[in-house]
Amino acid sequence: MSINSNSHVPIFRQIAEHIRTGISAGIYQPDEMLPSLRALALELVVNPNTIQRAYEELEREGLVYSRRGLGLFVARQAVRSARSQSQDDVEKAFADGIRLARSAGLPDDEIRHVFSKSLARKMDKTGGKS
Amino acid sequence: MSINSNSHVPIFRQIAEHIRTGISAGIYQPDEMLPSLRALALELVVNPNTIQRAYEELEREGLVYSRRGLGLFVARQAVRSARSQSQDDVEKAFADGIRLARSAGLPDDEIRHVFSKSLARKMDKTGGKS
DNA sequence: TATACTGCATTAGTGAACTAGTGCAGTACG
DNA sequence: CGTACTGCACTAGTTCACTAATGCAGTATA
Repeated sequence: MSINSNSHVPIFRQIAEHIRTGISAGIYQPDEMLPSLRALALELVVNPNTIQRAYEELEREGLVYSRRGLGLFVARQAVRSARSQSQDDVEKAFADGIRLARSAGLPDDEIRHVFSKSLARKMDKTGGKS
Repeated sequence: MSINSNSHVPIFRQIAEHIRTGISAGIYQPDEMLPSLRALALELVVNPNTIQRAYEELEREGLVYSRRGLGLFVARQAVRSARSQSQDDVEKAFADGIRLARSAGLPDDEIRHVFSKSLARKMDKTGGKS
């Protein structure tokens, strides 16, 4: 797991997305303990608070639950929640695009076309602004 | 034209998008003079610099051109540029969504489904966070 | 109970984005 | 030339998101 400090995406969000992906992919099993705040902070060379912020986000999404003094664990409904959350995010992104397209007067056909075009080009790492 | 100061979207961007929409819709004709910085600033009760920043964005997009001492005018290729620009923005938004969906492991069929779902619900003003 | 782990709350520093204040430079016109 | 408009450049203040430093509170184990 690598953190890109130069990215415009905040660190805590990168971490959250990484773990979210991991849970979604089944790397972390339900009720399994996640790396502790300090352990992960040490590994990634960031402040424990940054890690906590990432975990907070995941907790709000119902992906993990925390036990004070024990640790953080993967929620049972994590995969379901992860999918649901991802779907919401995706939907939101699409809604944004559609809103833009509509306000520009693009007809639905054109919007569909642009979408298909985007979906077609699979390999596109648009991340990383210096 | 109204400005929402409570929105998380910066004022200059709201203005830019409004004018962009206006040009795209044909409200402003090519070579027609746009409201001066101070005039529009007075009308919207903001600083002229904020207006200028909006115009800068539009100029970068090739929508308007400026003549020092004369004013700001709609570019001839404005409509074309506006469409192109909008299409880029839309494409970017879609790409974001697709990227999210992929990293969550959603299959393409599912992605298409979510998109269609978003496109279906036409009226959705998701703006305005306090 | 002492120790060593866990999450959590409070506060502070830093940097970037946004907006505003002010003055300079170019153009048209009487 | 002087006036009144135009865009533009420079500087400063404000706000907010992000990250970090530090200390408190809960839990297991010897």
